[in-house]
Parts: sequence; C-alpha cells; structure tokens
Amino acid sequence: MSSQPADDNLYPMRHSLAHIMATAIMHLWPGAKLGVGPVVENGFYYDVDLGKDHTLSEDDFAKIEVEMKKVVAADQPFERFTKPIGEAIVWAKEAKQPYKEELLNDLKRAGTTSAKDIHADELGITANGESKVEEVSFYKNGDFTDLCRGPHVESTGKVGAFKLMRVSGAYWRGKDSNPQMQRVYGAAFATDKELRQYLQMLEEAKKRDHRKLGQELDLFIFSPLVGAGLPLWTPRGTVVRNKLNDFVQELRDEAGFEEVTIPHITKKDLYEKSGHWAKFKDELFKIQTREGHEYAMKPMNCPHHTQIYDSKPRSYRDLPIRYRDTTMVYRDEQSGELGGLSRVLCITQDDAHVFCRLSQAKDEALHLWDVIEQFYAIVGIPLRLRLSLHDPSTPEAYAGSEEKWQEVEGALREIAKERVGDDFTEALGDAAFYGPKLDFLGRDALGREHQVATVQFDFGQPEGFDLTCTNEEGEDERIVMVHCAVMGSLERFLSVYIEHTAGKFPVWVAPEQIRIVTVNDDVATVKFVMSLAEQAEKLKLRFTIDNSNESVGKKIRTAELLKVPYTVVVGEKEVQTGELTPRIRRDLAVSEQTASRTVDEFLKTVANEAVSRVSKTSL
RNA sequence: GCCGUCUUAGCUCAGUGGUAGAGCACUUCCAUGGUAAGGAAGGGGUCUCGGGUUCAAAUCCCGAAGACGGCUCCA
Repeated sequence: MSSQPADDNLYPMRHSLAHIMATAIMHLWPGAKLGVGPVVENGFYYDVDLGKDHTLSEDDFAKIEVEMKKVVAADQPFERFTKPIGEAIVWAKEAKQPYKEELLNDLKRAGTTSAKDIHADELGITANGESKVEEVSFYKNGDFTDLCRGPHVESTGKVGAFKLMRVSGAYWRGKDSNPQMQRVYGAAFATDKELRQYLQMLEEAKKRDHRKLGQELDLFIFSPLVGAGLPLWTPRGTVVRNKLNDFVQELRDEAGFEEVTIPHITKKDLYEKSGHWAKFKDELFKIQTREGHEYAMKPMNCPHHTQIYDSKPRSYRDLPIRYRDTTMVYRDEQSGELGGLSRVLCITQDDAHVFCRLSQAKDEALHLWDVIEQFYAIVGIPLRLRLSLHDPSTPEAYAGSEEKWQEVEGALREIAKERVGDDFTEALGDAAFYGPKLDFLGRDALGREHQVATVQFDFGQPEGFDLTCTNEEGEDERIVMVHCAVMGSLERFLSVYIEHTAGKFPVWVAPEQIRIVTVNDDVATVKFVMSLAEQAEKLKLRFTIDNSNESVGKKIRTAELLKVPYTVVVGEKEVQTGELTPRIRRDLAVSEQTASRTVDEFLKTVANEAVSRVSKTSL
C-alpha cells in the first residue's frame, strides 16, 4: 500500500481529513488518545483509543461526520510550526497523548522508529533521519494540534469528498503484544463523483463476492461440523477446479514435467531437516501416532519431492528433473485470519519443482514463466511482476549466507530485467526463507491486485537435504531447486477467478455448458431430447435437461441465474425442423443475433470451443 | 490469537419479554406451456449452542462456536 502521493492534491487532502476526523473525535470525546493517522489506498484512517468511556461503532459515524463537516465548513487554516524534540515531549505529556509521547521518545532516543513499526510519514521528522532528531513539526487547525510531517491542504475547507467506512481493532504500532486501539477508516476523493464511483465499485465487488457466488452457483460450501477454513467442493465447483487444473497440467506436461504423488503426512524428521520445523512448527497440524511418534500434515510439498529426487544417485545428464503435483497442504492458521476461499486451512497447490544445476536454473525459470503467461492469457487476468527479496536487516529469518542471497537474487533480477525491462517492483522481506521469488500479481476486472503465480529459487533446501548430482568430473555437485505454482493456491485463485468473471465462466470451465429446456413432454419432444442428449454425451459435453413442470420463461430464468453458457429450447418447432436456436449467455456472444443450426453443428461448435478454450463465441 | 459487528426455515430477510412470519426454493395438484418468475394447496424452524435473570427468554445478561470487517501472521 503506497502512501506516496499518487495525485499531487489527493494525498494532502486525505491526510488533512485524518486530522479533521481526529479534530471531530477530540470534540466529541475529549479524553481520546490518538495514535497515528496516515493516508491509505482510497482514503485515510486514524487510530484512536477512547479508553473505557466509549467503544466506537458504525452508529457513531453520522455524529462524527457531522462534526467533521463543521470543521470543514469553518475552513480553518492548517498552520505548520516546529518545536525542539524536548518541548514536543512536554507538549505530548500536557496534552495527555501517551501514544504521541511514546513516538517522540523513540524519535529522540533512536532517531527513527523502524519503518515496519509505524508509518514514517506520520512523524514530524525534520532532522537528518540518521540518528538524531532535534526538531519535529506540528500542524494546527482550529483547536486541534497534531505531531505531523505534512503536507496538508491550506485549510480544512479544501478536502474534497469523504465518507467514514468502518471501524476495526488495530494493535498500537502493529504489534500484537501492544494494546489494541480502534482504527476508523474513511474513503476520500477529490470530487463527489469519484467518491461515488468508488462506492459503486465496492457495491459491484459485493455482488461478485466469491462467497456469495459460490453459494448461488453451487460451487462450494462450508460446514460448521467440518470447520472453518475447510471448503467442501460440490460437483459443479469440482468441475471448475479440475478444468483449470487440467489446463495447468497440460501446459506443464508440454514443459517436460512428470507427475508424482506423495502422502499428506510425514514424520517430523523431514521438516527438521528442511528447516521448516524450526520456523513453522507452530503452524503445522501435528499428529501423534498410537506408538507415540510425532507426525505432521504436510504444509508444503517440496520436502517430500526432494526425497524422490534423492532416492538414487543422479547424473548431471539426468537434469533437469521436473516434478509436478497438484495436492492439498495443511496449515494451522489463526482462526481470525480465515475468510472465504482466500485464506483456508487446506490449500490445494498446483505445485512444481525442478531439480537442476545452477547453470540451468535460469532457463527453467523462463520456461515456467512461459507456462504462467500462457495460462493467464487464457483466463484473461493481466499480470504484474514483483521480485520478492530477503530483508538483510533480519538475517535470522532466512537460510543461507548473505553472499549466497545476493548472488541468487542477482540472478533472479537479471531474469526479470531481461524479460520485462524495468517493468517490475522489488519487495524487501517478501522472500521465502529458503530463497527469493518472482511473484506474479493478477489484476482482476475491478482493478484489484492479488498474488497468484510464483517462481522461486531455492538453494536452502538442496543444502539441508544435501541434494547433489554427479558432474562431468565425477564429483558431487550441489544442485538448486526451482519452485513454481501457476494458480498458487487453487482456493485463492478460484476466489479471484470467480470475482474476476463474476461467475460467468467460459465454456471450457463452465460446470454446465448447455441447458436443454423442454416446452412440453410430448412423445416427439422427449424423443428429440433423448437423441440430443446422446450426441452431447458422445462429445463429452456437460449439459442438463430441464423438463420440470414449469413455464419455459421460468426455466430460461433458472438457467440464466446459473450462468449456463448455452440454453436451447426444444419444442414442436425444433422437432419439426431438426434445428436449434441456441440462446447464448450475453457476455459470451460476439454479436447479438443467433442463427438456427442443426443439432450436430451446434454441439460440435460447443465441443470445439471447450477444447480450444475460447472466451467468446460467434455461434 | 486480538478488537468490533452479526447468527431467526435450504436461501434472502422481517419480527418481538407472553412459546414465530414473508418471498424464493422444496412436495403435490391444475395449466400443453415458446426464450428472465403461469396458478393453487402443502410440508418445513428447540429463532446457532450452553448457562443465567424472569411467572414467562428467540427477545435481556454471561460464555462458546460460526460468519463478517480489520489487526497480527502467511512456506
């Protein structure tokens, strides 16, 4: 989330609104303790602590907004001034703002607060930023003064359109050992129109919510008996999963991958060796055997795959060896983190591992990149690259030496540069503990980004498991691993894909491709439908027959609500002419008109669309 | 895990300190229907669960579970 000014004026507007909201809250609850109030995507927030006096809820928003509007109407100028740090601390004490006081004390002592801790922009740092802060800046509007670096708009009247959105808990300085404050979020835009558009986008997002569509389209369910974070896939949802996965597998087969199969549990020894146990043992589902041995559900697949590689001596001539495996992994996430399909306890990964020499890793990564691009081109989700690197300031979080990291990250950066020039971002601290990653962010139809595919270089696990090949000199040579997931987690990908398509799946993915609607149950109609079904069956099409006791209009509506790509009505006319007039789901049709065609022609066209994975039809 | 909100029929929701309602869905019947809802009748709920207050609790209080919005975490 960038807090840099995207638009010259929007940033100070939003930032000023944070101050205006704090002003309003101080008016309404004078004992409020303030945390920080930065600009975020689409708006701003302020962290407040009203103590035992009051717990904010959305019911308070109207009141706060009224008070904010008063401040806006008063058009108070924002006045900047500075104080020496010592005086600033006295100010915070006198103002009874302990959180501000803590920040100032940290500034005085350390010169800075770690960027992870706090939004650095929030602090009124004017000194060198290295070690000593001598002076901090303040902004004052009306009767409200706040420690702040700015910038702000000239006066409270110049802040555009805003709306308070929600209130939630947030730990002071983002640490779960700290007290929890209340974070009040506001959306803010330069004009009413933009604010309205943003709210409309949220409405649209609500309509497309995969949890809602998952139920309406009968794709997956959750059962309280099975538990939170454990989706159960219906027949329709399973078709969608399988069709997408089949495509990934197909692309991988072409890229030389072989499928392997592994058990879903293991002795803990495996993870002790891989390094996962030390780092993630609290997030593993553990199993005690009746003989008292400790096992764990697999939280990832790479360690298992290494054992297949390591089961016999490998020559450099055999490399690269490429394994693929779409399989579930299990992670004991904190209950509060679970949500829909985006975060679950059982994750289906379309996982792949390449075991190769260092000199081959680049080509392998590029091939996998090809696979990713082909897949995302077909599903229609544009990608953006993020190079995820380690954070040198926390070496304990990573396996391997700094030099090794530098080397491997350099190699990955090279690949990225070669392929997309400067068209990628770098993210410090987003690497896996065993190596850096090429992460791919998909942009959905509403413009939201989600992490999906990933290609990772891994030198840590080959070390841990002592994976080698015999080289030309007859010596053992350390190999490297390249990890790749195309959809990443099928669950999360499905959540993105369902929302991206609004559940309007293309023919090749649709759980039901054709719905056959009968007009009546004449013998001739029944016979016609039976023969139609038989032919569709032969072409492996997914269809259902709706011969229920309902009006034709009703049956069409039902098919439409289920977003079935093709609906064909069969009645007297069709029986006589032997031709169908297919009704095409609106988003699929290239043109408005639909011509009649023979049964054979129609079915073959649909079958062909399914095989060639087209997204539009000119039927 | 933490903070807050929510939980009434399969679904979407109304309701209220005096032992429950609608629409859709479902079942049956009538209608032989032509491209987004034909008509009628019927079945279905210990109002999430467990405690407490009360003559009386779905309603008020406490606790748990689940969902949602965030925080923290994310191999």
